[in-house]
Amino acid sequence: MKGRTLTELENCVLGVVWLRGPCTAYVVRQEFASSETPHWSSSAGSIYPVLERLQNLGAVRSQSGSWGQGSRKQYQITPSGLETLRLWIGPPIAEGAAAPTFDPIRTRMFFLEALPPSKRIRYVDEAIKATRAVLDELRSNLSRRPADDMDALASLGTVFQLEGRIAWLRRIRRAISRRK
Amino acid sequence: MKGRTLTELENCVLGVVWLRGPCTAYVVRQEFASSETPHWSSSAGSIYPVLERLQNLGAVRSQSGSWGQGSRKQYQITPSGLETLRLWIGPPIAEGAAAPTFDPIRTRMFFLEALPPSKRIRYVDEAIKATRAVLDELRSNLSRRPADDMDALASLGTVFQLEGRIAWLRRIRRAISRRK
DNA sequence: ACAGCCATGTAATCGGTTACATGATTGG
DNA sequence: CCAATCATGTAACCGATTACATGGCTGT
Repeated sequence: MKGRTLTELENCVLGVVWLRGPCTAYVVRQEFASSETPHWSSSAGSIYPVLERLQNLGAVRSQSGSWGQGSRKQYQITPSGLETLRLWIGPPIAEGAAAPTFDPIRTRMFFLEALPPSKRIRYVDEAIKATRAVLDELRSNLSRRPADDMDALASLGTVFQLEGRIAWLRRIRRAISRRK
Repeated sequence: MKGRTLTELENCVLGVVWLRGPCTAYVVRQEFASSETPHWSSSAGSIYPVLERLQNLGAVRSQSGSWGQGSRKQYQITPSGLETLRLWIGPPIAEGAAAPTFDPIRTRMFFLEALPPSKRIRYVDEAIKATRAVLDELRSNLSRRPADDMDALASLGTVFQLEGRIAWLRRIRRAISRRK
């Protein structure tokens, strides 16, 4: 497959086609909609154009299956698309992929002292509580799935991420309550 | 301050002006450039327009100090800007802020089995290695700073995040080497 | 038959970045 | 004085999202 390097989103869509294909664009959308992170939109405007581009680049191809009156494109990955996917995954690990990633709570934490002192601990406590709520839900979702397939193992990353955040928040809590 | 809600970037810039102000746009850029995450660009095109918008919205104001022949705008946060900043931080925690966040390595992990079996463990090992490299550097940077100011405490979040990632990767390593 | 959902697509917009342009300052 | 760097800005672009448009299918 010749052409430019794909974006993260494009590669991710390509991966979903590899995982679920042959499948329709709608199935890809559902996959994004059921993602644990809100990072990418699962809206039509996000997914359909990406699949079109992937097809133009030769990374996927489609055949129209009939569906009642209308018809639906079933996408599947091509050999060169698989090659592209493999190069994207690595090894080697992509430049910058190992760096710490954005976390809105961490971003806010830099400015915690902009809050009146009385609200600072409350903020940290609420952050812990909110994170734990998400974490509990993640865990209960995961427990209702086979534990050792790749999908579950990958999803587990979110659990570890949030556990890390909670440990960090607790440490902050200690530090600022001691300080005062 | 009336008007639309600010974006994450805008609020973050506002926070930096609160933290470092009165300061120039260039100082804000440096602050972004020294960030642990590559999430936002520190380029001129990213920062200058944001400050201009913040000023139009009344969240910051500027006065031109002289600098040699030319002049530089010194930005500082306004009372209503501080109000805006506080509302952004919370409490309450913003909707969705507690959710798991995007991680490029986790994204790739969903498609690990697209790699030939021989490369799977190698991929995980390299991910661990790359993450540990970043982690070591973060820790050494942090150790050269006062340990208990808010900036250091917030930065510590990146360390916990990467520790979480490594624990998760080790678990994956175990699972897939057992499976084979 | 009609309401509501499933499914596919497109156009306008938006937030942010890249690349470019400009001038002033500092160091050798 | 010249090169390198500091500092401020702008214009074009780009990836992705929102909002809209369309039509088929399904259940009552």
